[in-house]
Amino acid sequence: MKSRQRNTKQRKMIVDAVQKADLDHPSADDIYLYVREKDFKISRGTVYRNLHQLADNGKVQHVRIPGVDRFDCRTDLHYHLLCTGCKKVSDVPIPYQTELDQTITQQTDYEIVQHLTVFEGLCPLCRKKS
Amino acid sequence: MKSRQRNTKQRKMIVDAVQKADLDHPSADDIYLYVREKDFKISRGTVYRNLHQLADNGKVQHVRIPGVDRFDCRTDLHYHLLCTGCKKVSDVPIPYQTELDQTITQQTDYEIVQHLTVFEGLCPLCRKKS
DNA sequence: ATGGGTGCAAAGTGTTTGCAAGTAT
DNA sequence: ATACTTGCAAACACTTTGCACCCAT
Repeated sequence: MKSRQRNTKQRKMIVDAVQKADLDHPSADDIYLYVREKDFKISRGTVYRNLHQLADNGKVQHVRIPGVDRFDCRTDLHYHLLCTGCKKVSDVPIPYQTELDQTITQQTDYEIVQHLTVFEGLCPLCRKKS
Repeated sequence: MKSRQRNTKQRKMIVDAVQKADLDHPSADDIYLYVREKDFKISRGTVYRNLHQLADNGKVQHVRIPGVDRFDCRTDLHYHLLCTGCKKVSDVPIPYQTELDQTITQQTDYEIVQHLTVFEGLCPLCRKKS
């Protein structure tokens, strides 16, 4: 009954795109547009389906950011920084606080799995413009 | 040139709805459905427009949660808890860490305005079911 | 060969918006 | 009277999905 995932060229291109340094925290559509330069036949459906499958398998991280969701080749939990001007997303240089999840699990009747934190502000470029 | 906002009955009903205890962290659509019981002519556009205006004026808080956005009558910054099963949103009983914003402002070249944190896990009811 | 994967297009969600008519001030 | 608001419907942005064909194994 074992079903295996296949190695399609589309999937490979999508993984590559997420890992591309210049596509920093790309959205699904960023990835679609990027991959489409190599394969003009690829469809958005394929990109979305693969991104979710890759996220389920821990190959990429699905980063939920207000506005549009992003995808990250870093798969460890970490915090993000969103520029409210240009919508650029960056990583935050402080470690994930695992103990917070324990604290909240103890203080509530929930079983916390994780938390997500997004810092919002203006990046240097956008600050200069405003 | 001063333009004032008017007190329409629609706006009043929408504020009331956000403050209703039984509508806990309602989405725009929850509010629309609730208000529509009193005024079957009200439109979704009116609800969205008013919610944004009220949020801009600090009368309600716009809470961005993965999935659908919610609205909160508590206007102070605080963290939220999302049940990944039933999607219920609750407040988290730990204070907002203002100092984190300062820390990140110092450690990055951004000017941080705020951060949002959402804890995810299963509520007692959903845990029982699974 | 066979079952996972693809492209396509349609449909689904949640939200925004242009406009003419309505209404609070 | 003025200009903010409304209801309506169309438009939007993003994402999901049904289906017939395709292709990695």
